[in-house]
Amino acid sequence: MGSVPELPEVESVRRQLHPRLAGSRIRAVHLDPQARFGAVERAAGHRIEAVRRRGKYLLAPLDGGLELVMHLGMTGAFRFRGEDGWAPGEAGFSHVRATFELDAAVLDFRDVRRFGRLTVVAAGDYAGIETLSRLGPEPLSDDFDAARFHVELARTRMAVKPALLTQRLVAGVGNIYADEALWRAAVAPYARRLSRGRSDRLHRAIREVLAESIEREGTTFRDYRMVNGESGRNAAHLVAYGQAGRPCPRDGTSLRKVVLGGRGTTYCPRCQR
DNA sequence: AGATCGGCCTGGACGC
DNA sequence: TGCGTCCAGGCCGATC
Repeated sequence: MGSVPELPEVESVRRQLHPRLAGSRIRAVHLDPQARFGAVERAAGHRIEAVRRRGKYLLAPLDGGLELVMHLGMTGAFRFRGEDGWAPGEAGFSHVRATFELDAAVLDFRDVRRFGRLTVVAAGDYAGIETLSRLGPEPLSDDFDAARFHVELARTRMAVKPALLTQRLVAGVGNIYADEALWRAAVAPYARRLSRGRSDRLHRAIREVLAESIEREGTTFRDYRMVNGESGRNAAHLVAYGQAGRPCPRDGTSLRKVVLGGRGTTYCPRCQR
C-alpha cells in the first residue's frame, strides 16, 4: 500500500517549503548520477522567488527567467538536512536523489522509487512537460467550472475515473481522491457521459474531499511525509480508497475492488451508479 | 487528436 | 528462514 502525493499532499509540502525557500539563493546542486532529471544544474546561482503549485506540480520561479519544476512522483519528499531527525546516520536517511545547497540550509530530495521529476525550464515554458502544459483547472479555484466540467466529461469516451486521472479535466486528482470523490458523489467509476446532475455532484465532491484533506495536511499511509517529517491526518477519514471488503457507510454493501484503466479502484457496487 | 498500453522503479506483502 | 513472485501507481512515450 503506497501513499501517493496528490493535490492535498503537494499543497501541504508547498506550504512548508515556500516560507523557507522564497528569497533564498541556490548555491549548488548535487544530483544522483543515475537520476534522469532535466538540466537541474542550471538552478545553481539563481534565487528562488516563490514556491507555487499547479495540480501535483511544485513550481519555483527563479531569477534570471528560469523555473524549477518539481513532481514528487510516488515517493518523493523534501527534507532539510540536520532538521527533524533527517541527517546521515539517522534511521530513514536514504535514497537522496538530489541536494540543493541554499544560503542558510541544505534541502534534500528523497525519492525511493525514482518516479519523481525535477526540471529547470525557461519560466512558463512547459512545452516539454506534456501533462503540465495540458493541465486542467485548479479544482479549488473559480476556474473549475461545473458547466465546463460537464461538457468535457461528455466529450470524452473514457470512463469517468480514468478521465479524472488524465489531469486534463481537473488538476491534481489521483487514485485516492478519485475513489473518494466518486463515492461521495455516488457515481460509478466506470460511468460515461454523466448527466448534468451527476456531473455537478462529482464537481462538488472533488472540491470537498480535496479541501478537507488539505485541512488535515494530506493522507499518509507510509511514504508521504511533509517537509518536517510529519504525517498527514487524512488517512483515518478515507471511506473508499483501500477499504475493499468494508461495509459502505451509506448502505452497508461490501465495497468492491476492481482494476479500471490499470488502476486499483474501490467503490460501492450498489449506491455508485 | 484521442485512447490505450507497457515501462519505469523499489520495498513490502505474500506464498511455499 | 529465505527465496521468488507479485503489487502499488503517476506519468511518459509509443502505437493504433
